[in-house]
Amino acid sequence: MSRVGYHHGDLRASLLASALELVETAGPEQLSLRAVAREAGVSPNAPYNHYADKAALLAALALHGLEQVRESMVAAAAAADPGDEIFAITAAAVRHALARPGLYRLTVAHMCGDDPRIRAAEDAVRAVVAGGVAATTGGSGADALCAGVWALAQGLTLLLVDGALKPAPHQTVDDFVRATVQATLTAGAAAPVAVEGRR
Amino acid sequence: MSRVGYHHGDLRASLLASALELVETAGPEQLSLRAVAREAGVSPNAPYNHYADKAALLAALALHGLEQVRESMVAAAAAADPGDEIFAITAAAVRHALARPGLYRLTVAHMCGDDPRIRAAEDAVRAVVAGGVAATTGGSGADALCAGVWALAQGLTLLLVDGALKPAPHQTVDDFVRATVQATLTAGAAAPVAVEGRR
DNA sequence: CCCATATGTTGACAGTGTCCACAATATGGA
DNA sequence: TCCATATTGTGGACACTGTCAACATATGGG
Repeated sequence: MSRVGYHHGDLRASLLASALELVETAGPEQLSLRAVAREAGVSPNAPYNHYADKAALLAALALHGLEQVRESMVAAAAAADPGDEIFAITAAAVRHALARPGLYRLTVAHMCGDDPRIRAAEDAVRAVVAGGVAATTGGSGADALCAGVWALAQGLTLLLVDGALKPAPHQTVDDFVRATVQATLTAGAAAPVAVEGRR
Repeated sequence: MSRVGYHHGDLRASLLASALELVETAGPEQLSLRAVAREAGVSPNAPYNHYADKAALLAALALHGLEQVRESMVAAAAAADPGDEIFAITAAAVRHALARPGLYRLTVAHMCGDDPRIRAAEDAVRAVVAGGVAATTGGSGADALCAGVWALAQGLTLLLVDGALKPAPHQTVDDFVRATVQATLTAGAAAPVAVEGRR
C-alpha cells in the first residue's frame, strides 16, 4: 500500500483495487479518476502511465467484473445438481451483482460501448449460459431459449439491484430467484395459449 | 425556440426537450447541464430556477421515459390478440428502448436511486406487466410469473440495446422477441427436469 | 558507468456543477 | 394606476474534474 520510494511497484493493479473500492462507496457516477489516484496515494496524472484515459480504467474495471461473474457462474454450474444448472447460474449472477452493486452498475453502463474485449467477455458469459441451458434441457438448447434465459438472468439482476423487485419477507434471494425462474420457464404449461406458434 | 424578451415562457419544458435531444446525440454520460442550457438558448444557471440540480433534471427525464414506455405498453396490450399480451408488451418495451437508446440508458441508470416518483412510475410499469400476464394466462398470474416476465422483458431490452443480443439476419426485432419469449415460457415442457419443485 | 526507457510529479487549461449577488420582468393589492 | 414583491434569467466566482505538456526520478541493459 504505502510506497517506499518514488516508484510504486504495481500501480496498475493498485489503481484497479482502489477503483473497485471507490465504485462501491461513491457509486459509479461519482467515481473520479483523481479520487482513484488519491486513494492509491499517487499524483492525479500517474494513472495515465497505465491507462489511456478514464474510460480505459473503467473498461478494465468492467472487464474485471464480467470475468469475475463468469467465474462465479461456472463454479455454480459445476456444483449444481444435474438439471438445476439454469437456476444455479442465474442465482450466481444475481448474488454476484448484489454483493457488488456499484461494480454491476458500472459494468452495465459499459456494456453498450463497442470495446472488443468487453464484447468478448460478454460472449464468454453467454457461453456459460448456453452450457447451462444445454445441461438442464438435456440436448443443446435452442438459441432462442439461451437468449431468453440469459435475458431473464440479466433482468432479474437489474431489477433486484434497483430494488424494483424484492423477495418477500423471510424469503432468501436464492428462493426468490428459483421461484421466479421456475414460474417463468413453466408458464407455457399453465397458459397453453401462449404456446401456440403464433407465426 | 427563440426567445422574444428576457423571459422564456416555458423553460421547464424547453429544458426537458433539449435534454431529450442531447441524451440521444451526446449519450447519457456526456450530457451536461450547461449544454442543455446552451441548447435551450439560456444562461448556465437558468435551469436552477426550475430544477434543484442536475440530478433533478435527469430524474425528470427518466420519469418521462418511464411514463412514455408505460403508455406504449398499455397501447400494445390493448391492440394485442387475446392471449398474446405478454409478447405484445415485451415487444413494445423493446421497441421503445431501441428507438431512444440514450433515454433508455439514462432511465436504467436512474432506477437505482430512491426517488419516490421514479419508484412509483416503475410500479406502474410493473402493473401493466401484471395485467398482461393475467390476460394471457387467463387467471390472475402468480406473482412469481409476473416478476419473471418483467425481468425477461427488461433483460431482453438491455441486451438488445447493448448489441449483446442481435436478431438473426432478416429477422425483425419483433420476430426475435416473440421467438425468445415463446421459447422461454415453454421451456418447461421440453425440459421436465426443470419443472420439478426442487424446493 | 551511463544512458534509454518506464514511471511519477508539477503546472496549466478548458469544461463542469453549483453558489451568490444582481437585473429584468411579471403580478397583484392599494 | 402604481409600486412592492415574487418569479425568472444573468454574470461572476469557486472547487473540482479530465487531460496535456514539460520535467524529475528510478531502473536495467550495453
